[in-house]
Amino acid sequence: MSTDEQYQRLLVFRTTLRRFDQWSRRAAEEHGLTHAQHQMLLAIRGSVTPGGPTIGEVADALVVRHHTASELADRTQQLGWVERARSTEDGRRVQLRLTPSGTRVLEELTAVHVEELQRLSGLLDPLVSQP
Amino acid sequence: MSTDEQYQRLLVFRTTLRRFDQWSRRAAEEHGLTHAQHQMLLAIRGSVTPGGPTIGEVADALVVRHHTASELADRTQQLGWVERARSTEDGRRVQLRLTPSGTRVLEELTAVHVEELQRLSGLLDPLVSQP
DNA sequence: CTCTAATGTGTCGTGTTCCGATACTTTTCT
DNA sequence: AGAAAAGTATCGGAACACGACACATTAGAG
Repeated sequence: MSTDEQYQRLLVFRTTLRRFDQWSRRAAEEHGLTHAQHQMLLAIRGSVTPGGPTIGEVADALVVRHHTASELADRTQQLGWVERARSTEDGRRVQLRLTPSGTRVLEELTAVHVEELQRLSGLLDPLVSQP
Repeated sequence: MSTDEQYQRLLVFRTTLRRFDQWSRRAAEEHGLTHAQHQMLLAIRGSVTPGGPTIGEVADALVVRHHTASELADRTQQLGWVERARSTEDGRRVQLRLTPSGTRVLEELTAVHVEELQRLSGLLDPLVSQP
């Protein structure tokens, strides 16, 4: 493959991911959340830790520093999507849980995302499988 | 598949993409560019437009508004990676080209990215192919 | 047991990036 | 020729992530 094609492939791959991301941002905002808030809800819902993930665990999943996750939790909590609970076993830890409305809005967002991801899969498949 | 698993899958998918993105940002910064600047170089190099892509074309590839691309071009140009050239055929258009040093740094970044993307491919493949 | 180090979370100020609104230049169309 | 459209640029503002720092709690060395 020529070098030009290599660059073109890379660009298409990135642009495809960006379009998905942009679509996802819009979907979140149409439901009244920012992208980061949506991702925090998903990080909580997708965690397997009993009682909910800690701030640090969410930070890992979001690939941000812990204090960024803490700030994000502030804003998301203020909107009523999540709640904090200090761990009873380890007083340093703070566990996050979805509120009923948080659970509901994430359900709605997830429904449309599963659909869109099927479409993305079709686009990404030839890009990631080939060199 | 249980709903819990669905959420877990979604989370893993996103986190995988975020980790790649974060890795890529670091790589760019180690070469003295921001993530956005790196992506602009790639958008220019990966374009098939003779004489280089216009501001608008780059904006499309980066999935940002055109004035964002214009601002980004300012900063990237100031660092000497790209150059502007007013189109001779249409005086409204501004075409972007890589400078020699821009070409070189993108080459270096691309080399490590091709490697990393092979690794990502292995992670993404089971995620995008399965429901 | 106590005191220090390590761990987990939170606060503050800063920088980057993106956007909307707006303006300017050039081209197109009638 | 003149109005509308297209392409680019400027300016002010908002979200978010970070580093540096501070605080509380737990773990471990002695």
